[in-house]
Amino acid sequence: MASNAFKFIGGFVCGAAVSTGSCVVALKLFLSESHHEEEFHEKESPQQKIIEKFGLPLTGAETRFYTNHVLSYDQAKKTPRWVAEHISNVKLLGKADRRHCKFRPDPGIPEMFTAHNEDYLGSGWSRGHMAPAGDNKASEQSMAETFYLSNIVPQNYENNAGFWNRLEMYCRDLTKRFEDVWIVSGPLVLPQVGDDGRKTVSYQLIGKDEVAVPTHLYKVILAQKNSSSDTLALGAFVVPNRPIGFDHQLTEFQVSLSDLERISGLSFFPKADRTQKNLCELDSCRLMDFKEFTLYITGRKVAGARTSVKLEKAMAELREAGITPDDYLIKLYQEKKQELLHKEHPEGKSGY
DNA sequence: CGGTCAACAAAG
DNA sequence: CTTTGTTGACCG
Repeated sequence: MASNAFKFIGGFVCGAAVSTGSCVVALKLFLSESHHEEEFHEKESPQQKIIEKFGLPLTGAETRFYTNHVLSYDQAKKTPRWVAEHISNVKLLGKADRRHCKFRPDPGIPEMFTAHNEDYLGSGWSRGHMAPAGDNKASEQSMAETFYLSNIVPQNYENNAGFWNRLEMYCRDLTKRFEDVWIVSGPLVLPQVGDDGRKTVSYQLIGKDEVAVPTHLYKVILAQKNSSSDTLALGAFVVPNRPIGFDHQLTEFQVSLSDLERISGLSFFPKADRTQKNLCELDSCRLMDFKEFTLYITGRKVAGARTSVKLEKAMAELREAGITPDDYLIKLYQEKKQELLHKEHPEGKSGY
């Protein structure tokens, strides 16, 4: 029967209906590795075979492959457990545009286990990407897939647009100094210690689907200088799911990889040798400060301005913040100004 | 008329 | 870059 065929394939799932190519590659990899996690077991005697007569529980935690990210889903929490991605200098180039993307349930997740936009809207929590849209400028397809709710967790808005955003920017900046960067991100629900010293895990559920709100988010960054040198830099971070201001450094949230593995129950980069350098010693781990961040945001607003009114508003905001535009922004502004001038006052305007 | 959705404005 | 919320068109 078909169920036997599926049982054989077992361990993983093709993410979207598209990009079956990557799934084929994944299938070969899977079949070549007989030692898949959770597959090993004692030699089963005919007596014990009866145990699985009606099948064993399914978790839905299989590894799911998408165009440019990979994840394991938590069917109870309606969020990913982890999301893995690889970025490089060339991968970050491209014109894929968020405005063509929509948050939506992952078509690959069974209806009864998926989150919906209604769970998030008006909940007080924003939809936070784990694999960021900004890491997928190279492909409309891969960017669209990061908007599947299987890649999203309920995240404090200010954290999402602020500190976490700057952390993601730092990761992209790393590709200037490291040829390859691998990133694993995900949610955590960490225990609180009561007055009596007892630990309790407590977390909010939002919407009809009861999506779990994480207390923290983690990110593990593995960076390789170049393919000829095998020195790896690794950094692991646990960030509270609340506003984090510019008065905090990224290094305040750095943890040892083994500590993160202990609290998350996950083993990261199991095939990498365990003698990595500390990312924050080999590199800076310095996020953009307020001025740098505001300049960058203004640059994005200037580049995306549809009208000269919006363009001037973006520059006025910057002035109000007491920041003087740098050369790059001035150039960007001038070019956009000319572009909009031609668009709003076409010289070939025909009279009647 | 109520529901959905793309486009736009606003905000960190 | 990261989002939410409003509006107005469209449709059964």
